[in-house]
Amino acid sequence: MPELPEVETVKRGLNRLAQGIQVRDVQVLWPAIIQAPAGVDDFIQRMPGQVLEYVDRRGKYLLFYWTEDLWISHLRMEGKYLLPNSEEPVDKYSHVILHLSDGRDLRYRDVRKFGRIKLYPKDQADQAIADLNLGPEPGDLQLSDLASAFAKTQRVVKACLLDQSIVAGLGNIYVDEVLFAAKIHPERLAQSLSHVELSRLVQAIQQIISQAVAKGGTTVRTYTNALGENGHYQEDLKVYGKAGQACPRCHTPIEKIKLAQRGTHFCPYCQRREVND
DNA sequence: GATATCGCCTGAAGGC
DNA sequence: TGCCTTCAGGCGATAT
Repeated sequence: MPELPEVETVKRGLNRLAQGIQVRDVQVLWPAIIQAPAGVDDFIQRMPGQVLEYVDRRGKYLLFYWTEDLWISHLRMEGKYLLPNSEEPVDKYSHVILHLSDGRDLRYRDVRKFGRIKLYPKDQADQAIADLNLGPEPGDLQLSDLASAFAKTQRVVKACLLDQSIVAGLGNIYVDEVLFAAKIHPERLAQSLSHVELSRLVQAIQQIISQAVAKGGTTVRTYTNALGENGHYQEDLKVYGKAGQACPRCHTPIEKIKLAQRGTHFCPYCQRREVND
């Protein structure tokens, strides 16, 4: 499932493969992918003729800067962008198709139809991005950001790290990995973390996200980047998807519980319920 | 206002 | 083999 490192990899692939593409016409095969403020008809009318200037990223969102408009695109679970030749058959999972002037298509493909694309006129871009209400990127995260957010909530630390308004870009896989690296139990109340634990947490977030970006993200289930290539960070996962296997630090079996409505993996020995400085 | 839960979706996997 | 149920999960909407 695309989290920050996977979305960053998609962004880089699109900038390499799709910068300068011009839209000829548009097909929307599953209207729910296109979300307000633009309706589907408006979307189909506005896109022809537009040229893709570049693609940026904020948290898990892709930002497509077209000549006139901005797309804010979220891949959710399994969304991906592909650039096949227009003659290639369209499979049943391709829901938004831009026919391009160079004979290719830009296709949004999403088995589960969870992803969303929003279109805004460029003069509304800054406000639209601000309205996403995202916290700092991991690379910009300060200990004080977490300390102040955690101090005013009764939630457990796992739920807080999944909250995109506290830190942008983490999803279920990386939150489990980060908490393992920082030796923090996912059910700890966020406000109970010590200064030392917060410091380890910030360090773990930054280190793991930057390593995962360097490896092109994590491929579990069906994620591939815009080139259809796999990421390689799954080889470095320590706890996610490892229930019952030995902890790489202490060999205690990794446990799996349900927390914040997510499958949650942790080592019950390394990640204690009490403060661990 | 803060927090928890539901619904969206479909394919894979497991049980019978 | 075939049918049914459960699971995976990000986020907006809705409920508490």
